[in-house]
Amino acid sequence: VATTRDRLIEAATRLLDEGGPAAVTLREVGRLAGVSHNAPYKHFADKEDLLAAVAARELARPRRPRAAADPSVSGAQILREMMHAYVAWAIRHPARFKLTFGAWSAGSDELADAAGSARAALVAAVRDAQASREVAGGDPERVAALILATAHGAVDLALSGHLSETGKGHARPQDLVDDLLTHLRPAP
Amino acid sequence: VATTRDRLIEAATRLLDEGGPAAVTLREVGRLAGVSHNAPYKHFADKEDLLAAVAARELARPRRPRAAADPSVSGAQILREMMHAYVAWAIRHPARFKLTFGAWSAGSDELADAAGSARAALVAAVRDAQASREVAGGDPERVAALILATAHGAVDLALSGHLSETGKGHARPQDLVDDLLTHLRPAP
DNA sequence: ACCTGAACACCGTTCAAGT
DNA sequence: ACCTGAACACCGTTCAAGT
Repeated sequence: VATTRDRLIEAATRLLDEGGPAAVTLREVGRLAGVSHNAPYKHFADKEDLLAAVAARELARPRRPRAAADPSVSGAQILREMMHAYVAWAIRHPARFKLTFGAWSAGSDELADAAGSARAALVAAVRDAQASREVAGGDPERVAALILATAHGAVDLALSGHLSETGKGHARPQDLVDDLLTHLRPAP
Repeated sequence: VATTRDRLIEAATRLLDEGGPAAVTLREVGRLAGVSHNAPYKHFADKEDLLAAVAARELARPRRPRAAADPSVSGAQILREMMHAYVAWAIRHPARFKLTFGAWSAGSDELADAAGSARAALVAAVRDAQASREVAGGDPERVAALILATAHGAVDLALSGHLSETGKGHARPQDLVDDLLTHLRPAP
């Protein structure tokens, strides 16, 4: 049984996917959830608070790399799968991606917590890949930030059409992530 | 003598800087430019077209690395200065940065041209740095895309607070750019 | 060619009132 | 505690009209 609050978040997410942030009107959110156009104010402070809940739910969504439990898969491969999953999610749901990494005037705790645990999982994967000498040394948090920045930037440039779509410079975001991981291999 | 069109763009840029995209209302733009609230429609198709003009002017703004004309400065240093200038611009004008790389439903030619020449300058710098063996080989357009993606992503994560602000993982976007350039150095 | 004032539809938000 | 309907202020856009 979905609570009204959940239905409001689902409706907002659907409108966001279909028409971007501008299409998320409280009137339409209410209509999709089967309530009046200002019932949302009983569950969220305002529209921004509703969108923050949508973003938090996206960040908290478990992104489990399929190979994580398989001991025959190397740390670097798990790291690579994590970043490819991140890229695939962003390309598949560009509006959610833009929303999640938009500017939040009031940083909700829910959102900060979700972001923190996602970052911790990435740092752990980097540490594993360094332990098996597949990724060069250095502060794992710093290396994780570099990898995340590259994946994030590649997706954002691709979504806004600032990555060359054709010619020999053509590269998908996944390709750029792989390029970086190659350059991160330690010197033999 | 500034034309009305220029004054409208300037007013929109100022409002964008002060209060984000939501603060750019055609009524306030007109008031700042000294015209009525719908005079902009004689110069731009609609609000999105006005914002596209703002974005195009930002992209076309010359970003001249100070050292570009100095023959004693290496190609890699020019490349590094270009990316640091990009990061500094984005941090200084976050709203313009977000707007410029937002989703453009109708890709204006003006915007596409400006983006193209900016990319060409970056590729040329990469080529120079490769020629002096300061950056590893490979398709220069692809390497340029990797560098741009990292700088762009680092800035976007920093602006949205998704880069750890404290602790040993702390890194400014400029630091991540430098980290990448270090990893890009060719094996001796 | 460029601009103005009135008007329309739409949206976020508030408020008084209902169960 | 949760919801509704009316109302308000604001905004993008259009239109008829002015110079």
